[in-house]
Amino acid sequence: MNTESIDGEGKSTPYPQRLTGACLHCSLRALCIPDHLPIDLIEQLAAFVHNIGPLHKGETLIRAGEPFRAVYAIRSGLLKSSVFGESNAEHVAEFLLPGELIGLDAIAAARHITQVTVLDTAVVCRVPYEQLLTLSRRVPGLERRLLRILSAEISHEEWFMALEGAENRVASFLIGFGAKMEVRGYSAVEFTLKMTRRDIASHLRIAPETLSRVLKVFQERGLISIKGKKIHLLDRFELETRCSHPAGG
Amino acid sequence: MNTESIDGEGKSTPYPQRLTGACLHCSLRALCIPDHLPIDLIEQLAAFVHNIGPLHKGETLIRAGEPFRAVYAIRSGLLKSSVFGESNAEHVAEFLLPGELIGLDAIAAARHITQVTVLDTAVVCRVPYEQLLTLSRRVPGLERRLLRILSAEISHEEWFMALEGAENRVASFLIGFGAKMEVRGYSAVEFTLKMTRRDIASHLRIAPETLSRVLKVFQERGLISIKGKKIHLLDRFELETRCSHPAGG
DNA sequence: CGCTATTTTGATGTTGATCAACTCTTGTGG
DNA sequence: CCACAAGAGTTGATCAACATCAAAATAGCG
Repeated sequence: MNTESIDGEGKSTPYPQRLTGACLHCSLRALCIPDHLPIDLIEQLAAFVHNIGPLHKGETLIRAGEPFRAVYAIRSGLLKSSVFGESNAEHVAEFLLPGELIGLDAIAAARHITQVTVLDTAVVCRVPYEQLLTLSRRVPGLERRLLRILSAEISHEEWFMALEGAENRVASFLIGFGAKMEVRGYSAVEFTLKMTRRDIASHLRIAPETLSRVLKVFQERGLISIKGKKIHLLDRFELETRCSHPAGG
Repeated sequence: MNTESIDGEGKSTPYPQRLTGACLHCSLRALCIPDHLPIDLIEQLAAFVHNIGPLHKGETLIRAGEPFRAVYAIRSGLLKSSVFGESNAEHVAEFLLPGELIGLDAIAAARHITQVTVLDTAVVCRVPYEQLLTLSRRVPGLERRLLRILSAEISHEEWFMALEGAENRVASFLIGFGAKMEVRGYSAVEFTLKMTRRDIASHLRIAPETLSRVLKVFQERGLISIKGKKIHLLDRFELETRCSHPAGG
């Protein structure tokens, strides 16, 4: 496994000229930064966006403590961001899916608190922060967009924190993950959790054994069915009752 | 106790003309939005900032679910923001001190998820969000400032979540609160926790009884001394060891 | 000064963590 | 393609931390 982080390194690939419209034609446009920008501004944005990858499982995109230089937009794959607490225990802060932005939490400290690791082969777009900020001065919508993303993250966090009990946490995770998949055009009730149980448990702040048991209980109650990493939500309503909120992750 | 929220209501007092320089001369300027803005822009900002208060203990500044119209900067006093989980249980998300900004977490959903309540007589500045955003278009530093505030909140949250165990949580809270007091010109080791134990416990996600016991243990070990709501940190270093981070709360 | 809310203290209960063993999956090289 | 190894996931037994319940002590307030 790679011990070097990739942030700002030579592994990046600038878009070749013919791909200037990369952002324009990106299937994730609606989820990503530019949203409903006029075409000329999208092209300005694309001009300094660099493609990185494919990155492979186990590689580190951002190392904790590194100076903050750029944010990353995920094009494909799966990553996790984690914090290392006392005794260097890893805690998974969130799972990162295509269309999501990585690194905005590092703005304040000017360096990354979280470490970002690849869980499943991924391609990301590197967006230098200074240039993004410069562009955002001319594009009001972009600025709002960034605020919105950060704001959403906070309110989700606040909300999730209020959940007590292992079962509620797990239910919330399943519903939230399903919702994220749905936004990306997949089924909200049938999906594959490519990350390990250990990582999920860490994210939910429960022991892996507890997660395993809760999933089993859910299955016995007919709420879900499990085939290894493949999950099928059978009683979405009942699961939602346990966390009374539309989305999360 | 008042059952009406104050957001957008008639209780506000626009600055009289002679106080146009209110933001300019505000003792919290360094902590608040304008920071190092040129004087003319500070005055533009002050032009649409309204003074609200004094608000008294138990009053609700923002009610959960309300549409998002403005952010508030705290001038004096103490407030809490809380989320209501299942079975309507209150969970204190954070305590709000002078110089802090309230409501940015509502940008994404366009309405408030958290409820903001006054814990100790407070005066706040109401800043309409649309106008703030308009002004920020002309002031790059302002935009950065907002991003920075949100970013800091996220990274603090991520960090705090990684702490396990009631003692670590309490230690972190004490150190973090002290740090906040210090920034505001007070002692970092001797302060009054005006909020109830119940609210602190809720914020730390432990039972009030557990908080009480942990505080007692800390006192017995000579880490702190307690006189009702007055806390004195005697061994700051040892407390910091338990959470290995500079600030929080 | 007495009432009420808050805090503390003690006893008991539960949830979920931990430890340990076992099974299943995945990936590798012969 | 199979054998093997290493990691991942499950299962069961035990334990500790913390919540909950109940009640006394204290502080705050009219």
